[in-house]
Amino acid sequence: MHSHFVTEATRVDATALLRDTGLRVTKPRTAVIGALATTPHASADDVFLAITGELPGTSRQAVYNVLGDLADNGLAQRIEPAGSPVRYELRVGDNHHHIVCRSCGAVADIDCAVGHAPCLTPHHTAGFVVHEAEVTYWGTCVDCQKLAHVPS
Amino acid sequence: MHSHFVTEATRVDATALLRDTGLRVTKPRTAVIGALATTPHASADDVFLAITGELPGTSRQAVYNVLGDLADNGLAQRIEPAGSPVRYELRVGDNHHHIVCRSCGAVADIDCAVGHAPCLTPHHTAGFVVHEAEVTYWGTCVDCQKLAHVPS
DNA sequence: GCCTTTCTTTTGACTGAATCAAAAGAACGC
DNA sequence: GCGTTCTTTTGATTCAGTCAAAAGAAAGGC
Repeated sequence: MHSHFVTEATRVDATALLRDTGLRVTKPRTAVIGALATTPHASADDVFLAITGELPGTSRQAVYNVLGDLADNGLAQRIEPAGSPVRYELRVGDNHHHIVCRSCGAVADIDCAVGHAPCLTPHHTAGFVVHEAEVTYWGTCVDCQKLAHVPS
Repeated sequence: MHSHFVTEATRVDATALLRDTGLRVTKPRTAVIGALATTPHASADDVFLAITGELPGTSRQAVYNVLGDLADNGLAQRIEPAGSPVRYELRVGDNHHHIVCRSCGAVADIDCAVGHAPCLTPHHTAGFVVHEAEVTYWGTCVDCQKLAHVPS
């Protein structure tokens, strides 16, 4: 079946990624990477729920550990929109942004066409050394738009 | 004394603000507004500590209530940088941004010279209706720069 | 000025998300 | 295969914030 190949490919990928980074290849780690590959912007709990089928008995703490390790080693990126638990995605280093739904917290990617917007290199920085500029869009997702049009 | 006049002015200001918004004028509310006036970007706990001198016996819950009421009525703005508790400021509706210190979490204001940066009106929005674009800068504050230059 | 209604505040229990620490278990290198 | 080192499990703990009920204070009417 097709999904088998996808899973296999993801697993091999995960193994290579981990090994190249110097992290040991373990079942929780490949499972978490697999979960993030199929569900971007997942929270620790989302990941935990996603892998309990494949790898029952995995602890929540392991998921927190793995996600932290992935993020600390540049394999995953932390997304922390206001009011949400921390979310993770495998897309790293490509300077894309996120749009977050005010109603349900759903997150989607937004590719930034402009390399550097003028607004993103401020002049008065209060003495700070600026490392990074982060853009977050807030709005309403498709599902919540529909819900708003059909009031109970 | 001069500080008396400042305090008085702030108090009167707070009273007018609250009354105009239809909120009852209470001691916790004027005290919280005063604290935010002198300490922008304060967390609920910062505010609580700031007003215990002036108004001992005030509960943490009251501070949460007041800050929530102020934010919900447009008198204050919530700031929620990743990894920080929620912070509040009285500056509202002037579209300025924030720079956050990666080491200590300090927050400073950054005025946005450009009204609308090109990057801030994305084209592919994944079906979302976009309401708002938020820019957060990440860097190192003056104090943490000094600390980095004097390693123990 | 007092009384009533309604809004605020207090008190204290409780939740969700995440972290800490120690012991048990699994990967990797030889 | 063996031993070292890194991971995972287990379970307690923290932090920030919310919930709910009872007590208290503001604003409006008389």
